[in-house]
Amino acid sequence: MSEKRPTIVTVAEAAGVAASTISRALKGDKRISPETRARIARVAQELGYTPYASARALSSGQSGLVGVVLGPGTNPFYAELLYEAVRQIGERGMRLLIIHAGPGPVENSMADALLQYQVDGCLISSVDLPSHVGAVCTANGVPVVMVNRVAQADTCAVVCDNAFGSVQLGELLLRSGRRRTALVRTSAASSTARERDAGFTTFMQSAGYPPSLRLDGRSTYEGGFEAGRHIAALPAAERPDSVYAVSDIMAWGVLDALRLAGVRIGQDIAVVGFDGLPQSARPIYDLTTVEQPVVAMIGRGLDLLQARMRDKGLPDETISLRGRLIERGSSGPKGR
Amino acid sequence: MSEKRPTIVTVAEAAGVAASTISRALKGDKRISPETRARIARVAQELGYTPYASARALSSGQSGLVGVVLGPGTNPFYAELLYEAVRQIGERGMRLLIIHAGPGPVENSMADALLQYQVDGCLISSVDLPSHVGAVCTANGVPVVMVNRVAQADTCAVVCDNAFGSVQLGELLLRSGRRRTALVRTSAASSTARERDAGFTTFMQSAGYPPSLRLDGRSTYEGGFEAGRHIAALPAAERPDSVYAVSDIMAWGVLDALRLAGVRIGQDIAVVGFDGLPQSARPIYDLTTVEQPVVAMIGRGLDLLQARMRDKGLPDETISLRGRLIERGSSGPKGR
DNA sequence: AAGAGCTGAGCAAACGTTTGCGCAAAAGTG
DNA sequence: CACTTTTGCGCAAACGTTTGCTCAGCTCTT
Repeated sequence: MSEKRPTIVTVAEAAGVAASTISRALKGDKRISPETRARIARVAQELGYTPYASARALSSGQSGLVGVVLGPGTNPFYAELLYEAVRQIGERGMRLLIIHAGPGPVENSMADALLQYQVDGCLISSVDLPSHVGAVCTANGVPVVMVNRVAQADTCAVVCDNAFGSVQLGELLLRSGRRRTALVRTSAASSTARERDAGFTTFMQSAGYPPSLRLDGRSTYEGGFEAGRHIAALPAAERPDSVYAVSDIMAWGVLDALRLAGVRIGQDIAVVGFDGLPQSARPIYDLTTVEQPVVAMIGRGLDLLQARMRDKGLPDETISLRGRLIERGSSGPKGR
Repeated sequence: MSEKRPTIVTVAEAAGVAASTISRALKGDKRISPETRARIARVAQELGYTPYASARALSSGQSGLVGVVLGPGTNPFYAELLYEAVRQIGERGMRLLIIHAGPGPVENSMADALLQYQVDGCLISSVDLPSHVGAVCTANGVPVVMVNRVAQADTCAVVCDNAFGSVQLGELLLRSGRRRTALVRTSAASSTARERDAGFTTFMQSAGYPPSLRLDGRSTYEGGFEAGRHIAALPAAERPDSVYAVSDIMAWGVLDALRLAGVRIGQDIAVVGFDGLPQSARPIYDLTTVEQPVVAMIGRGLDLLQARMRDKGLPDETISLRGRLIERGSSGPKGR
């Protein structure tokens, strides 16, 4: 059977120093001499010592945990975000505590988790009512960063420049000769969808070709599919020559519905999306889209978070990152 | 500014009892009288008291955390598993600590996380080398349950009966008159894929119609797509009349490749998969598949885990659950 | 050569909860 | 009525780290 797991005093005795010295040496305090530090590192290594996070958290008030609230939807974009967050949080020597994810609303127990585990910071990327969450966090001095969501009252945020991306897509459509554009939007109240909607509409209007059709649906594949069916069913004269779906997942639905109806993508009609999910590169979709800089978004988000862990009272900040236009076959032969 | 967060002694003083009484009352110790318990509950509620998880963990050795190791792939099945795990772990009053997820191998820092945060139990659903992980856990007395993976040396496991599901699919294919079957497998060394492969092959052989073709690829959409292209490129005489892809995600690839090549699904060729992901129900796929009982798998997995948290030294156990055959259009007109 | 500043490390008090043990008072037993 | 059992709760010692002080021995200054 395994011996008792070594604690800091086990190491201290083995190294012939005080526990406090171990603690300081292991976190790089300059007051400890290089020789002592090296010896301690060696002894700790030999003993297989690793600190108890609970003791550390209790004593220092820092848990090393980042709470993550994910959206309720099944949008694979959240999976991207999560995977990247796991990776980067690990790289920064912290761990990730899932507060909520998957279908269903954010529950109240969420607030408990934040408090109980003394989460050092919180990354939120949920659509619905993050206001309450934000309130709980700020009330307890937990820094919050919204990712892919516009800042609520007093929180930081990292967003993709949805308006800019929408303009890029609009320009691409116009350049390839499209003039009658349908906008597939979502009825969900997410800031992301609203900004894409508004950015595109404004641009197209100012260019003289306002969207000729607007369709609302749930922010899912199925929502897009419905919209696509509707478009396919229109008489040829009324049918738009291009579709902007405000998310890749909706664009997939549009594409599949159109194809099932025999509409030729890229020829009869151009389809573009927004998110840049890997699945959009599949030959079957070959979707023109704007790629959200997920790596950078998480990275800057954690930067903001860590800065505020060190120094609370830093002013709120919103970082806007531009996505990359990826032109593929769904918008027709390469423009220009 | 917010007052100091209440601790157990804050509550104790407010209720006029000892801290130990608070502790016991809040976890339902029968030695505390109903009246006292009610009063304490009320006071705690008023003060907005919630215990510090770190203090609790330090004192009791129980963190209330379940570690989850997810597979490296981008298979949406892992997302299903994760969402369900988050839900059920929350329901059982625990929290979920992500040890690893997403692409890339399980790193060594994982073991540290297990120890540092004193994870009470661990749910593993990763393909590659979970052996090391298992070893670390058992060496430190942390119960482990493998989900959707066959038990390694001394761990519990919850699996879907892959052989049975494969037989169900084989019977369906035979019933609808298919005789020349292709098996799209994966070169990955996952037990799941192996069992499905073996189960299907054995059944078809004993029925007198062994698979006429075997294709290996990565366990991804792209792997399936490659296989589908290969099949579509075969001269008509050699082409199989049905395909069993050992996962839904691979089946999607097969379907898309075949469709792009002009092959009519369900008529020229039947395609079936395994996993029962929601996406397989989309009209564009309409995939016949075997649905893994995700809810039950996580549920039974947590049962096993919690039983072993209470009583270590319980013998290892493997639970096999049967999936549900979902017949859809991809396998042709509904069989009798 | 004596005082001041540095360097490197130890002491001990937190941090908030759990839990074994102890001990009154109330209830049951003879 | 004297005794034992039960009920209900308090005491205080852990649990493993961090961190503000303290302090001895140096190295510089003057």
